[in-house]
Amino acid sequence: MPTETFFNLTEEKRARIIGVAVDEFANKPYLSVSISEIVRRAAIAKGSFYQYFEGKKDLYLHLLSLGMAQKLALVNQLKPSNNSLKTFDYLRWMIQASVQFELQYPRLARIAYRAFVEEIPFPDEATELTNQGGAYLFNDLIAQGILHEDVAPWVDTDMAAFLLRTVYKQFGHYLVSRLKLTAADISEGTFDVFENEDAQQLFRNLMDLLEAGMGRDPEIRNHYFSK
Amino acid sequence: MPTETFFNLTEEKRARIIGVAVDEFANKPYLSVSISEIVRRAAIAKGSFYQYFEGKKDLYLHLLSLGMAQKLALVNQLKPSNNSLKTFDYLRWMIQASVQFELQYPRLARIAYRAFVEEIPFPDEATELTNQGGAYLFNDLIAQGILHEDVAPWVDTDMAAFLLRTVYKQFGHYLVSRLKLTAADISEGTFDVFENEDAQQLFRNLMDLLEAGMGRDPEIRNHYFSK
Amino acid sequence: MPTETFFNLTEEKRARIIGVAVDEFANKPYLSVSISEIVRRAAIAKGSFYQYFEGKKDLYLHLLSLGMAQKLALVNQLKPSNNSLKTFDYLRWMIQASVQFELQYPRLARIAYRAFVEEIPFPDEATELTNQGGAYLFNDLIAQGILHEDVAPWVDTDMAAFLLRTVYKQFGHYLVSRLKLTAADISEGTFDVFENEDAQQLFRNLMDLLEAGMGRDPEIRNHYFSK
Amino acid sequence: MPTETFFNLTEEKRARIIGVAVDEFANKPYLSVSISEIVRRAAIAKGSFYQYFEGKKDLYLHLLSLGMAQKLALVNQLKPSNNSLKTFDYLRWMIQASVQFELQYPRLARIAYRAFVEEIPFPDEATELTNQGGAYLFNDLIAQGILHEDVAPWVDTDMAAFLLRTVYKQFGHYLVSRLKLTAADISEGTFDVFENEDAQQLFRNLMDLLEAGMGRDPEIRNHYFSK
DNA sequence: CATGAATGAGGGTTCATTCAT
DNA sequence: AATGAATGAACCCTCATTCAT
Repeated sequence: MPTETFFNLTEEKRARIIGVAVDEFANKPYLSVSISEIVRRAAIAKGSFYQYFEGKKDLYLHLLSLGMAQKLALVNQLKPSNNSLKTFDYLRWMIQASVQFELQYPRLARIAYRAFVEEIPFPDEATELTNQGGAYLFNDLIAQGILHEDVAPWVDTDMAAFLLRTVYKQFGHYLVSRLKLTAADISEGTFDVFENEDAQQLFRNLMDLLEAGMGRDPEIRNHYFSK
Repeated sequence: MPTETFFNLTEEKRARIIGVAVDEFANKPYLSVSISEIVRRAAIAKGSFYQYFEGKKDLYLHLLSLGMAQKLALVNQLKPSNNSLKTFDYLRWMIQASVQFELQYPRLARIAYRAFVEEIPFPDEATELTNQGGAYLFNDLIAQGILHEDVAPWVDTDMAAFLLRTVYKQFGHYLVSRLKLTAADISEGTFDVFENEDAQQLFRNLMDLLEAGMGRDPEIRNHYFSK
Repeated sequence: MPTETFFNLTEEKRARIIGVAVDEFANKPYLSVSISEIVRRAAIAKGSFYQYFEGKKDLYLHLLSLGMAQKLALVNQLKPSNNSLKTFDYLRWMIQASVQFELQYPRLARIAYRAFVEEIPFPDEATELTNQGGAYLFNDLIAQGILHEDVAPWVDTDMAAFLLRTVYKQFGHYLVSRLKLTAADISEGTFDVFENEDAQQLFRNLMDLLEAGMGRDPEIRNHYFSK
Repeated sequence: MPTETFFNLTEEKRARIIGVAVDEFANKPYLSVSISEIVRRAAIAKGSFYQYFEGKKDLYLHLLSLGMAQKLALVNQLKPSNNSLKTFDYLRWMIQASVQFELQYPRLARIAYRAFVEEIPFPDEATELTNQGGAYLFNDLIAQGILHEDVAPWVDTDMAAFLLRTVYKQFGHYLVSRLKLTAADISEGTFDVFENEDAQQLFRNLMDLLEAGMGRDPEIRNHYFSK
């Protein structure tokens, strides 16, 4: 946790430091990130840094939790008014929201992604934080889905949750390369997965696949096999 | 490539060095692995190490290729006699073999996995080696599956390949935690995914899900919906 | 270029470091000079050194430019008020000033000399600096001398420049051994080539030789042959 | 001194080792030359090397003395039958012979040159050897020249000897760059300073300059000033 | 609260030389 | 006599962290 001193800083200075740190941790492996470089770019004294944070790890975990908070904020903002979505609609929305986060805050997302694939000297503490990103929900979601008769009962809940969790964490990456999105596309913040037709088609295809695979009465069968 | 000197060493010494190195690279990011630590644990002189390998990178790439060779050997050994498997049978076999490798050589598998997700100072050379792991096959497999009318034509080939690739890379991890396999279970090398009933059930469930999701005429429908 | 940090050091500390470094580079080839030895003798931490300089090369080039600056300062201080010297008077003055520099700052001179003859990992950067030493002027000087009818027209400009350059670079060395100057004589800084009678006689003899060899109407002929 | 063992080797092997060593020491500073590289290129065992030579320094000094011997041999071979040359004719011949050596055995010459400019951890031992190259003769030559009334009596013997020594050591280098001789020109061994017209003209110009500078009754004056 | 110089353990790598076979 | 594996001190350099001002 950053020190009290840090939170007493002016908004501008705090933002400058965090901005630089985010940039560094998003673009280099944890071990390659240099505190010296951060303080240089942020134009603060070396000593000051250690008055704001306990050290490198403290800063890093702070960024991670900032990212999670940002994600939560975005998710809540995007949450459809109708709370009672069907399982697969909810799932689709979750994945889309997650991808939207990745496109809207690519650097924070990259930091979280890095934490996920554990190139870090303290994987456990990092995982604890990133799981707040929502990935832990999938078990419940599927269990509920079975109860509500949306999900086929023969599906192994935990295994399906693993599958969804994995897709959830990696689909953003895939989308970027699949749609050949450039850094420019993303950084402008103009790309909106909910609007872009190519993205929507991919989501539809993904969800059809998942629903056909796990759903009790998948729409896709009606669409396709009835013909 | 290790030097001739290295290959002239006694079997015992070579194994000791490789063993220590595998252990280090399996448990730490590339940048964290210390040559000093390796030579200390392997009880050889610093200078000797550099008579065996060109440097850290050389050692690392050697371990990677060892892993790939080991995987290939295992895969060839496990390959079913019947060469003309159906798409989903082949897929199931591939995933099982890959998981078997992960359980039988968990440290080599971890090194390969790291190479895939980690940021390494020489990504191209690492990727070249890990591509021999087979993950690039999925696009072809699905395309063929559609032609052979095993896979439903509405499936987006590339997206489905992404899904399979992801599962392929991570399922081993999941299996270990799901079946609560201990280091002992694994290191003894006694665990065989093709024999273990719990593992087989999970594979069945996974494949049912995938086949129901992507297949043209999924068996699962007969099993389940006909009832 | 040394870092800002270095220039913020106390005069004493900076002088101590530079002093040690000058001593090392004056007495050993570039490759033999050890940063470890320098920091040990200067009683600073290894890490501190790298806060002051980018590395060994940076330190070395700094010393080189210090030497050139020192030489320029001395030369300007010694420059005769009468700007329009004849060719051979100018030449004599140049050589004397250069030798004076060598006697007054023998270690800096040695570093520059080494840069000239030694094989250094970055020859271009070193040459760029040492060229400020003035050795490149000889071609012009002789060409001008021919135009002004001081130098005989049959003299090959480039060859003569080579000769002068060589003498210019080595005469200081020779003077020291010829006059049996001790380290004490030199380090006290009391020796002045412009004052010392033995030195003046040698310079006269050298210049007579050169002027008789290259001059159009050499004085020496009048002095000597007329008798 | 190389060991007896070394001299018991077959001609071929000895030549191979020396050839490689010459190549290495000619092209790299002493400190950069690696024994490992030499034994690799010469295809001998590391241990063998230390049975032939006491170490790096021993090998190096051996090469230096080989070079001096070679130079002496060439000089004796080139020596004109008429032993009673005039001073400046003898001088010219010496310099030409020295340059010819440099062109005929460029690698040996480079090794000697390096020793001269002292990039070496033991300059004294090296200088002792290189002085056998003939440079010590100049004092006598000029003293004799004065006695024979070839050299002007006002010339400072020692200073003039310094001048000639310096030219003698460096003129080869200069000639190569002046005539833009390529490595090919030299290595073919076809270039002969006694035959090449450009070279002869430069020698003539140099000698005219020296003779006009030091001579008692220089030819050049007759050539030129009489006009 | 801010500063930035100081620290020193540790990083990967090179090398001439030794010594057991 | 020949071999080549073993050695370990020394190389340059990086870094997160501390601490006096």
